[in-house]
Amino acid sequence: MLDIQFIRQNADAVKAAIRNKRLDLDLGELLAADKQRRETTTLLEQKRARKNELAALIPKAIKDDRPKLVDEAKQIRTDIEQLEPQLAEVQRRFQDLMLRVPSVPRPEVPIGAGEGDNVEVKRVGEPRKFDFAPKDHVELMTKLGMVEWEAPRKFAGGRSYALVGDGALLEMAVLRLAVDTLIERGMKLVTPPVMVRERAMMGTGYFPIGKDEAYAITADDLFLIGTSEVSLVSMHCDETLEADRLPIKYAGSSLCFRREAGAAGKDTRGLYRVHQFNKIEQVILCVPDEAVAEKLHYELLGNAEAILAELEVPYRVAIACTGEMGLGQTRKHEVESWMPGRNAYSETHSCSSFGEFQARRSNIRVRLSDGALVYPFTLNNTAIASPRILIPLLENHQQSDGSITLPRALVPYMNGRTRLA
RNA sequence: GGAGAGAUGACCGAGUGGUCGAAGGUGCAUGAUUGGAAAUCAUGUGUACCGGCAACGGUACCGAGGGUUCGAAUCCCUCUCUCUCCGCCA
Repeated sequence: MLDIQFIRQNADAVKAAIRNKRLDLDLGELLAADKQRRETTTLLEQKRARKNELAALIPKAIKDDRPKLVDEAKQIRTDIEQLEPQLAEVQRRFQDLMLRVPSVPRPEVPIGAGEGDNVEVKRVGEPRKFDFAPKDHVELMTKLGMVEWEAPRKFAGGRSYALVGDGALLEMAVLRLAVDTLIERGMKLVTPPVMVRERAMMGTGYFPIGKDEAYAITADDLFLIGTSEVSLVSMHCDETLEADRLPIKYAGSSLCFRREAGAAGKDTRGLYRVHQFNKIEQVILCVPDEAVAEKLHYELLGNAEAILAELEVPYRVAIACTGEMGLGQTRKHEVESWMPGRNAYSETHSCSSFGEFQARRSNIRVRLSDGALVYPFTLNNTAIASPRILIPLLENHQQSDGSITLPRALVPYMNGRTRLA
């Protein structure tokens, strides 16, 4: 959420953000609602002021004057009772629109519609040249007995899978490697709730737009998170943090759930796009200082890159264009790992800055040392998302016989084994 | 799932219809005192929104939402959360 004052004063920039992020929102409607909201508020508050005045007068008034005053107070109350629903209605409309206003992308973000308009900023490692026909992860894993497809799809539906044997072990190893890397880099490990209230989804910007992307537990009005960022940011909702506590750096470990509502029929083969996955997520809350946030953004990116380096996976980093950004993001870098089976770099990490967007929505504030009360900035980045990460891991390290050579960093986590066969 | 207790400002805690945005204490800030500190004394110390260049003014907020009343922290209803006990359970 943005500051309404900022929106009023920078309407053109916000309109551009709406257009560039390819959102459907009429800012004029919001500004009109804002105007109406303020006018009604002023009117209502004048009535209330008179009401309070009368309420103070009545007990002091002499008997003869009372009926007159009480009559006026009754009339005022009728007026108030008429205005209140009006205000509530315009307030609701205003709030609903406010929740749909995107944050403004930073100047360096390229304007564009889709993936093709993302701009590569760096490339690390060389895609391996195979002297045999490389297999994709589906073939490799199936052959090595690392995954079950059929039974899960029978009893759990499309996009279901079960990692088994070395597949499951490898997932745990990779997750644990990521966790240890982040702990070493000063982040606090958290395993947060995966079922959350609507307010957490609203607070982090995943609702109301995107509500159809989340699984709902209707009996208890809860939702399954699509990323632990939702829980980790919400961990501080309604809090006022002391500035010296910042930055807060979390490594969240959780299952994540996504309906993939808009992606029906897309990437149905294999483990690329699934409804349920494990993710180690990095989240930072910091003081609202662009320079500080800038540094932390690249720190998060660096952490992800360090993990990919340990996994010995070639990757590239691209800055996402406006059309690929989420509602609240002010900047997003995508890390794309080389996947021989797709013969392409594909997204495995997403590093985002939000400015105060999430903090405002989640009602998280910071008390600065000079006493000022402000909204902190939030940032996040994937550390590892599995099973997706298994795709480049297995495909890049495969041998001609279909076995897998494990990167060194993974060996201790795999009980000393150096290859899967 | 059953039974009970509770939710007040940074914290503790008083307050059962008007003088309560809220006693008192603690904390914190500033000043006085002091060689300096402690102690003491004095003053101040919530947030949001609306209006205003500002000073300032107004409104709302005592878990949340609704109701009664000229007037609600206080009375009524609903909900949420926390704690205790019982049951069930990884």
